[in-house]
Amino acid sequence: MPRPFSELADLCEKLESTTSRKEKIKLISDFLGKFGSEEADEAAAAANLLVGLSSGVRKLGINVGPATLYRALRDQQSVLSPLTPLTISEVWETIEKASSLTGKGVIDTRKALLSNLLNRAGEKERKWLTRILMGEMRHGVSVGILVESLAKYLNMPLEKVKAAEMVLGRLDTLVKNAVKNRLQETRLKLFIPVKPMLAEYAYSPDEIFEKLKPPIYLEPKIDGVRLQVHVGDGMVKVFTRGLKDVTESVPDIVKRVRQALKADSCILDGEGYCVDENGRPTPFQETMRRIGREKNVDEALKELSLRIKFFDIIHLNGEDLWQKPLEERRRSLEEAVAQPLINSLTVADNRDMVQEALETWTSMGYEGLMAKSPKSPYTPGRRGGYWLKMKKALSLDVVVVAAEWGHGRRRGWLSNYHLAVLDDRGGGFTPVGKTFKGLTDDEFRKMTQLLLGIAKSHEEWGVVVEPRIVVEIEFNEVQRSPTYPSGYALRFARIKAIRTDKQPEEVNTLSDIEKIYNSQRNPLGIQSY
DNA sequence: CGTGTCTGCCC
DNA sequence: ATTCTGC
DNA sequence: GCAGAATGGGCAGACACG
Repeated sequence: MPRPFSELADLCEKLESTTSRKEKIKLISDFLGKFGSEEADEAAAAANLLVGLSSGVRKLGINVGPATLYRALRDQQSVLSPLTPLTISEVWETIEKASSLTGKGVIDTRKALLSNLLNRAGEKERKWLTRILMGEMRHGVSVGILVESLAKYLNMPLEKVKAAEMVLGRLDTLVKNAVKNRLQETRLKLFIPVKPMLAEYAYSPDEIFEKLKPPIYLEPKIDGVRLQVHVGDGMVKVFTRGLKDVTESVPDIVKRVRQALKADSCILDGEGYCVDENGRPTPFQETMRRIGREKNVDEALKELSLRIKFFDIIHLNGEDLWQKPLEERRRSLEEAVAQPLINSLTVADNRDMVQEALETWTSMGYEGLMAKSPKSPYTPGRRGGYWLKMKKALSLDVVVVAAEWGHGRRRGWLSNYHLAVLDDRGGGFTPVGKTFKGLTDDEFRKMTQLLLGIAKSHEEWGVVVEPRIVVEIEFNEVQRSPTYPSGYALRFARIKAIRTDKQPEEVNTLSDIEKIYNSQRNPLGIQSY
């Protein structure tokens, strides 16, 4: 018997109203207990809906974004009492259906499908349906809590369930298997991608040595796209960090992997990037033009060639390696592929070596470095603190020329700032990006007052202000911009300081930006094969 | 057929 | 992606 | 230490619209 969607909505209400982690886990495990083993599919659907669509359950998008959803909501009739109650399966299947449609008129059809769901939902159901579609659940349940709930429900050690989740990568499959009571499978499967291991931030060599014990592995960090390559049965497949299969977009990588391969089967982890005609790595934007391309790949291939450097291996010739220490995996990596496709590695036992490596590598055009513990396992989808990333950062003084009203917890504050530099050619100030990062809540409040005091005009979205407030910005790269008239935009801009001591005339200029852009073309270059 | 909007997915 | 906040 | 919230630039592709 299909379960009513209202049961899920009730669960969400309860989850939202408690902040206790334990309580949430109990609520979810009790909820799972209602499903018989023949209802495993519906339990899996419930899990997908429960953690929300943007939380990484469903890597394929649903092709419904805010615009479509707002239109569907606008079409709402007044609240009618639903004739036939929505079921969990039905909601999930409708979402699947709406997402899989293609062709002329789909946008209207999708909207109609959603309107229908929303119309038949009671008030509570509608609230949660909307949140599901918006991808904003705000009930404090993510994969971690669901995994703990499953452990409680199954009465199994948490570690076992965690291992299963890491390897399966998909929450719905995990729940389905759990409800069918067969959760012993923790072996990797070729051509089923697992979530890549993630890194935490480090801001100094000191911090690296606080968190990791020497010897520490250091690797140069390429500014490209994370790629997981599966090899077996003469087949090669390539997946992105979000587990999207991009094999068809990257025939050049497939070819190079085949050439360098020394093993029958393996799963490799690395970074893909483009090189120009001279073999020099291109800016990240160029790499994206290849990774994102599905049409006319052959044409793009002539212009931009993709390369890959591997830094890890989690499966080799039938054996899973992810629980083995990194030092061992590095040896396996050398057994699996030829040297030119392996990212370089140095071992550091003091802080100076870290600083030196950072400087050398960034001057060569790398994004920064990765510091890793040689003893650490590969923890799919986890940060875990075994890997640290350290990037070079640049900084500039810019002036705030406009600000947008915030939403949610930032309602009532001007929290997103338009940043401009002096246009030393055209005159005045020209925007090079926006930021909402770096200020504390208190500073947002103060900034809001300051900006309202110098407002030139009030718009629906915020205010345009006199260019008076100077902020110091940290960022990682100057990008070419097709949207800003200046032609440039700052990547990952965040506010480091409010410079009350500086005048707007003292901020950096467009020429400064251009200089940085030109200097980013790496002088020494990365060795690419 | 060209342009604009929306979405997903990279970072 | 990056940052801050709250549990 | 984890989860969540708020929101950045930019690319390709699919449709809508004129």
